[in-house]
Amino acid sequence: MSPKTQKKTKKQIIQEAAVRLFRDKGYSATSMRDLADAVNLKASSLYNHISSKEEILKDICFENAHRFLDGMKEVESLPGTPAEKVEALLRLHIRAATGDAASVMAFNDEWRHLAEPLLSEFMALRRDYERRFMAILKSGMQSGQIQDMEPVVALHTLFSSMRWLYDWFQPGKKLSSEKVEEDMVRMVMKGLVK
Amino acid sequence: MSPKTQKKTKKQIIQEAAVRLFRDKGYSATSMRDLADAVNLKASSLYNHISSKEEILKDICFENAHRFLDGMKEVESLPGTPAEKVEALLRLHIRAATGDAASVMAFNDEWRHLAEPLLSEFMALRRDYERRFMAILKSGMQSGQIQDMEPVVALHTLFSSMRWLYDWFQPGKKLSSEKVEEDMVRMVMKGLVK
DNA sequence: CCTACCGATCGGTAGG
DNA sequence: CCTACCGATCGGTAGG
Repeated sequence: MSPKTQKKTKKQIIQEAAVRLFRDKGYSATSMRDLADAVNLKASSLYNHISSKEEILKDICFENAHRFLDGMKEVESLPGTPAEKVEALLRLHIRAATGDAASVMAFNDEWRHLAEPLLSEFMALRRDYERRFMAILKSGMQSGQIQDMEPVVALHTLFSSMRWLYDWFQPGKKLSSEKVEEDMVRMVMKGLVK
Repeated sequence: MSPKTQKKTKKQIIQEAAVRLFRDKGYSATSMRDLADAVNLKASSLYNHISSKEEILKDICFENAHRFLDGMKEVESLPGTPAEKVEALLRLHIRAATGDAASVMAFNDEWRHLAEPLLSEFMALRRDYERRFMAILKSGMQSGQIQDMEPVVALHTLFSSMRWLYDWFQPGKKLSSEKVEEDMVRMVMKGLVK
């Protein structure tokens, strides 16, 4: 182990290359040969580090699911109005999308390629997260702080609104992630028109 | 030709089945055998109606690109403030996504599988549309009607916010498309909080 | 519209 | 970590 930086395992290197390929070409269109080329191995050698193509996708999907669920737990335990909680979660989503774009994109767009029983397990985590997010929205509507509308419409519109970040945003290039975060939070919370 | 309904050509039937499969499994994961099964043909027989898998994707992508460009042209020619034009375009996007979900999804998510030179041609149309949409946003910012922010952030957040509709919305099931449209327009234009 | 088939490529294994 | 290879499946063609 290097004193300065944690040494990456070959498995981590493979996962990071996979995540980039999944973003660029999609999970199905990425072959194990593509992945092997990206890490200078032969396809068969990948299997010394990972057990299958699906395992890589599974790891991406579940790591991100737990990242968001951990964030939710923290927000729930904090004091604050529903609108403040929604803003905190919004910032969590934005930071994940700008800071770890490829991974969050694979998590968002490629989970449907999971096979059972992983697919059901993943969808259960997702539903749990959505249910808890919606509970916050509903309580904000009841207290009159959040606009009265279909909670499910608010939830999905909010989630969706960040989905351009990971196939567009290039950190440090022209726009800072701080400026993007501030503009997006303002637009989602206060709207496009004055 | 039937007197009541325009008879669908086999090509149209194939395209509609393809669009549904691309939505459910993605373009890459959809095989010509899958598509053949969906229309009760053998894979080889598809080629009497279409020339390649990519041709189907090309038709979806370019039909939708022109649909949105036609809408843009109409909105540009209409009188109205920038905010009113943005709202009209927003409604165009929402109606396309709820009314023709599978096609709009393929258009939005699968175009990257086009090969050159189609890919560049498609991206040029997309860039033209985005440029014209951004011009409306900018003029609204200059007149003070639209919140001052990075136009590119506003543009992409707005586009993105509708992307859940086509993998979620089921017309007539619980939520009407009219209610969804009203809630979404209000949320995007006026924000989540009161 | 089908049967029969093409070469290429897929994810993955055997064996060293 | 490689070479060699597996059966399955891919998009697509030939020929009728």
